[in-house]
Amino acid sequence: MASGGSNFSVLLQSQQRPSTSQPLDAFFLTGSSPSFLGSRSMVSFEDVHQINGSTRPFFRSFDHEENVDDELDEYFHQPEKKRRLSIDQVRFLEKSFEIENKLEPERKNQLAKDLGLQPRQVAIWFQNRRARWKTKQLEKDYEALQTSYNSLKADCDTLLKEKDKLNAEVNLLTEKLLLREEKVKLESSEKEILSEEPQKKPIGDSASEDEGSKISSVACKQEDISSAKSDIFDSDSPHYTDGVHSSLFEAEQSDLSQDEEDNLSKGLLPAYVFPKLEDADYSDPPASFEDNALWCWSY
DNA sequence: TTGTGTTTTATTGCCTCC
DNA sequence: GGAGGCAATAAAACACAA
Repeated sequence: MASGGSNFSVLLQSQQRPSTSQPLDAFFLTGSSPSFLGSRSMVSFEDVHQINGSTRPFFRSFDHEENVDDELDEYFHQPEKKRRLSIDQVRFLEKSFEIENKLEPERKNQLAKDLGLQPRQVAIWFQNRRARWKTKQLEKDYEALQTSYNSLKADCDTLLKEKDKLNAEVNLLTEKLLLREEKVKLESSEKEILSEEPQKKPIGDSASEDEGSKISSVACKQEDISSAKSDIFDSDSPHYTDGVHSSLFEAEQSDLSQDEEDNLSKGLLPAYVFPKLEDADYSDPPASFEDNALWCWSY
């Protein structure tokens, strides 16, 4: 620094201490001398006569002291123009702003005095500084919002894809259910036609009728078992592997008697294991599967 | 050197608060 | 009504590429 022994340089160093509990008091104790008189500040026009060899313009002159005389000339001759504050004046104001971005009249006057500026200049500087700070803050907020938005959008996209996938699966399952329903209806109507045949016969002894009924029942059982088995173990049917129907099946299995379990192991499933499709509500299974048992037991 | 974009300083007009 | 803050804007200073 050109004037190493100046109050300012000492005070600036003291300001660089990490402690923030000692704000700019040190600065404000510099006395009444305008040690911050900016070389090109407007206010200096009033005080320019104080500038001599020892108190010459303080800051800008650091970089080009050889121009001091020229600058002094400028002070006398150039019209009053907008001038930038020196680097150190700005640094000082920045420090002050960090501590408190609002300016009470007392503080404003003190700052003006210490920096060799007009109080109005200090006020304007704070005004503009607040505006810049606000702009920066808005940019930060915008970036934060954008980050948040991007994250949410990514989540939303993932969920939408998952939803589409599940919808496709639901459609596939619905289609299969409808097909199966159609198949069961077709089979039932065929059986109705077949069952009308024996009823046309003259009423015989009950024993032979029972025998025929049993045979029909067994035939029905075996036929349904084979068709049901083929449905249940159809590897193309994803719904039998998704845990819903399989757990349904398992739950039913656990209620089987020993004989039924034996039949199951032999491939002879009781028909009531398979509920009537038109009555089946897979979202809320009936309490008793007997309620939904296939009517074929009645044959 | 010059044209152009950015930053900084300052003004103006409006608003709010005491 | 005056003081002070803010937004919008002007204008000077500055940076920088061509």
